[in-house]
Amino acid sequence: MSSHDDTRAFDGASLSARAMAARPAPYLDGLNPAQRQAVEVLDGPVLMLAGAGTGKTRALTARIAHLLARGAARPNEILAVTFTNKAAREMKERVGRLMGQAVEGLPWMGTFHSISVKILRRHAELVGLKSNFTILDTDDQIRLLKQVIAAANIDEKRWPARQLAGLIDGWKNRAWGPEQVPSAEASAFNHMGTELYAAYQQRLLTLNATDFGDLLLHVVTIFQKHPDVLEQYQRWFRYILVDEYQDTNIAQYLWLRLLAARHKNICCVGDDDQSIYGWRGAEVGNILRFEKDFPGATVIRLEQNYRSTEHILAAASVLISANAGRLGKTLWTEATGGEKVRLIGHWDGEEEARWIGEEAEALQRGTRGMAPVSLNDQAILVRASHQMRAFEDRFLTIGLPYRVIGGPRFYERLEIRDAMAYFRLAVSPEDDLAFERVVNTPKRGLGDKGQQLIQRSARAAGASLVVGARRALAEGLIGGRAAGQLLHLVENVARWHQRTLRDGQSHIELAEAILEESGYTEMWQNDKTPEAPGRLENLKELVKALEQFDNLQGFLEHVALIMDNDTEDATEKISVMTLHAAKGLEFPVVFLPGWEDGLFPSQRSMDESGLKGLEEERRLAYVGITRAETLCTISFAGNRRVYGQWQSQMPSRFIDELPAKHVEVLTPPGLYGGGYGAAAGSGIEDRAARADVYNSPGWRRMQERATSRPTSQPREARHVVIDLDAVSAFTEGDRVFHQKFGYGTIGGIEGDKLEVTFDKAGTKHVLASYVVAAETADDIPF
DNA sequence: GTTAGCAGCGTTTTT
DNA sequence: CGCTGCTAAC
Repeated sequence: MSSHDDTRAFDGASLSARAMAARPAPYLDGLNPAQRQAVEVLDGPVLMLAGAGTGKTRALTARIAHLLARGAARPNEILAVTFTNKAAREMKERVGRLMGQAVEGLPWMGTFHSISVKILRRHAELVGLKSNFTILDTDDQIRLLKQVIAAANIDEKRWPARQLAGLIDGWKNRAWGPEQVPSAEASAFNHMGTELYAAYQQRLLTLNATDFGDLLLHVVTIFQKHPDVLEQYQRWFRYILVDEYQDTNIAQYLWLRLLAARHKNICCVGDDDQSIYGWRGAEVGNILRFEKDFPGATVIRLEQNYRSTEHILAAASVLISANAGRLGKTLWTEATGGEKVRLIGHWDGEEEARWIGEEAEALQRGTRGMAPVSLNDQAILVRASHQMRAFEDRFLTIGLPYRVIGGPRFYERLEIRDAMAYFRLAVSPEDDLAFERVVNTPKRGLGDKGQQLIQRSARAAGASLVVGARRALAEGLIGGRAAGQLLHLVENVARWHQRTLRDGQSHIELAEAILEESGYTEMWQNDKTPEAPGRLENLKELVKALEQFDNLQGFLEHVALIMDNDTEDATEKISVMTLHAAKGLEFPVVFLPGWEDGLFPSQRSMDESGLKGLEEERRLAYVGITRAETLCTISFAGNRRVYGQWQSQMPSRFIDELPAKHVEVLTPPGLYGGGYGAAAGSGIEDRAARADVYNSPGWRRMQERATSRPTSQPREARHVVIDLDAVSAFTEGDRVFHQKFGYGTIGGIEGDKLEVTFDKAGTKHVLASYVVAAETADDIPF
C-alpha cells in the first residue's frame, strides 16, 4: 500500500547500494541538522539523546538506509535491537518501506530476547541445552519454582515462589549465574536463595527449558566463555543500533558491549528522562555512562519536538526538571498556541470515567470549534492496569468502543494455555511442565496419587514424565479406568510427535487432530457453563493463528516471546492502556486519570525505592504528558475504591509541580458552588495549579463529605425504584438492561440472582434488582 | 477423585 | 472486590 509511494521515491525497483548512493538520498529530506548528523556519523560509538517526539525513529531508520546506501554494510551485517516487540515491528515496517523490496535481505531487527533466541539455538549445547529448548513464561516459571521450593522442604507459604522468582530475575538481569551471585545476597530467601537458584537452573536444563532471563544470560555466558563464538558474531555485526538504551539492564549492556567490542560501531538511542523500567533491572546508569564505556563517542542531542503544542511541552519539561541527575536536554518547538494542559478533579473514580467518556464523545463529534477527533486518536493512559476496569465498565454501559492494550491477553487464557501445552507435548514429549498441565485435563482419573506415581517412576528412570507414565503402566502401578486413558494419552503424544517430524504434514491439521484426539475440544463441548462457547471460539481462533507459521515449533516460539494478539477491526476505538505500554506512542488527545498520591506516584514504588522510585514515577508522568499532541487532560478523584473499600484520595504531588500558566483548571460538572473553577482563576499566578485546587472551597467540601456520608446513595436509590417494578417479572430468555453491562439476555434464574449473557460484556451473575426489562430501559433517566 | 465453598490475599509496571 | 488455593464433603 503505502510502500508503493516510498518505492517510487527511490525511483523504481533496483535499489542497489550503488544506485542509492548515486542520487541525492531522499531519506535525508526534511531532517534537521541534529537528525542529519545522527544519520551521517556512521563510524564509532554514537549516543543519540532523543527527547520525546523529536523524530528519533525517523533518524534511526534513515541511518539504516544510509548505511546501506553508502555500502558501509550489507543488510545482514546490521543489528538493530529494540526493547519491545511493538518497536521492532514498527522499525521493520519503516525500514522495509525505505528500502523497498529490492534490497536483498533485511537487517537483524528484533528485541534483545528474540535475537538472543536465534543465537542461543545455534549454540545451545555450550550451555547444556538442546537447540529445540522451550521458553517458559512467567506462569511456568512460578510452577517450577514451587516444585523446587517444595523439594527443598521449605514452607511455600512463608517463602512464596513469586518472591523467589523476583529475586532470580533480578540476579539474571545483572548477569549473575548461580555461582556469581555475590555473598552479600546470601541471606536472601531464608539463606537458601542461591541454592534454590542453582537447583532451579538445574531443573531448567533437565527440562531443556529457559526462562526469559536465561535467554540473555546464556548468550552472555557463551560470549564470555567462548571467544571463538563471540568473534564470529563480532565480525558479523559491523553496525549495531540500539533503541531505548535507557531501558537496558546489565545483562543487556554486557551483551551489547561484547558484541560491539570489535568494530565499535554502536549507535545507542535513548532518553534518560524516559527511563521507566528501573523496577525490572534497567540501569539509567548505562546511558549516563555511555561516554566512559565507549571512549570517543559522538553525542548528538535531538531537541526539536515535532509532536506537542507549546503548553504540553512546557508542562512536561517543568515537571521533569524536578528530577536530579539528568543528562539534561532542552526541548523546544516551533508550534505556538494550542490548548493548555487541562486539569480536572472529580468526586470519585466512577465520575472520572463518566466524564472522560463524555468528553471523548464530545471530541469525536467536534466541540468548541475544534475539528472532530476520531476515537482512534484518543487514549487513556493509566498508572496501573486495575484502573482500566472503571473505564471498561463505563464504556460498555454507554457503548463507547474501546480497545485495551496490554490487558489480559489471549495467550494467557486457560484454554489457550491448555491447548498450547498439548502442542508443546507434541513438539517435545519431554516437556514435563506441559505434561503435568494436561495429564488430567480433560479428566483422566489421575489425581495426586496417580501423578505422584508417574513422577516417581520417571525419576527412577531418569527420564521424562511421558516415559515415566509408560513405565508405571507397564509395571501395572496404575490400574482401572485411569490406566486405559493414560495409555491412550501417552500413545497419542508419541503419534503426534511423529507427525511433527514428518515433512509435508499440515501443522494446522495436526493441531486440530491434537485438540480432537486428546478429548480437549469435547471437554468444552460437554461443559454447560456459560463460558464454554467462548472458549471453543478462542480455540478456533488459536488454530487460525497457526496459519501464519510454517510449523508448530515456530508458532510456540512466537507465542512465548511475543504474546500479543491484536485482532484489529475497522471500528474506531479509544485506546486504554498503562503508561508503560504507551511509551513510544503518540495521540492527538490524551487523558491521564488517577493523578492521586499513592496511586500515582505509586505508594509501593516510593516505599520500595524511595527518592529513586519517586523520580521514576515522575518520568512516567513525563512520558504520559508527552504522548499528547494537541490536548492533554489530567484528572484525579477525591474518592476511590481500593480493594472494595472506599478511600479518600489526595491529588498527586505531581499536580503541584505543573506550571500554572500552562494549565487550565476545569470546573467539573455536577458540583454546586462552582467547584474548583471559582478559586482557580483568582489571580494566583505563579503558584502551582494544585494549590488552587486544593485550597478551593469545592475541594474542602468534598473532603468533608467523603468522611461524613457514603458516596453512591443517589444511584442506589434509582436501583431500588427499578427493583420494585422489575423483579419477579423476569423469565429465561428475557431481554434486560444493566447499568454497567448494557443489554443482555437472561440465561437462568436462581432466587434473586440472574445469569445474564450481555451483548458486550459476556455472561455475568447479577442481582435481579440491578437490571430492568430492556424495553423499559429507555424510560429510565440514567 | 471431584467439586463446592470459604478464607485469605493482593494491585504497579513486562520481555 | 475478585481471584487463587486450600479444606471438607460428595
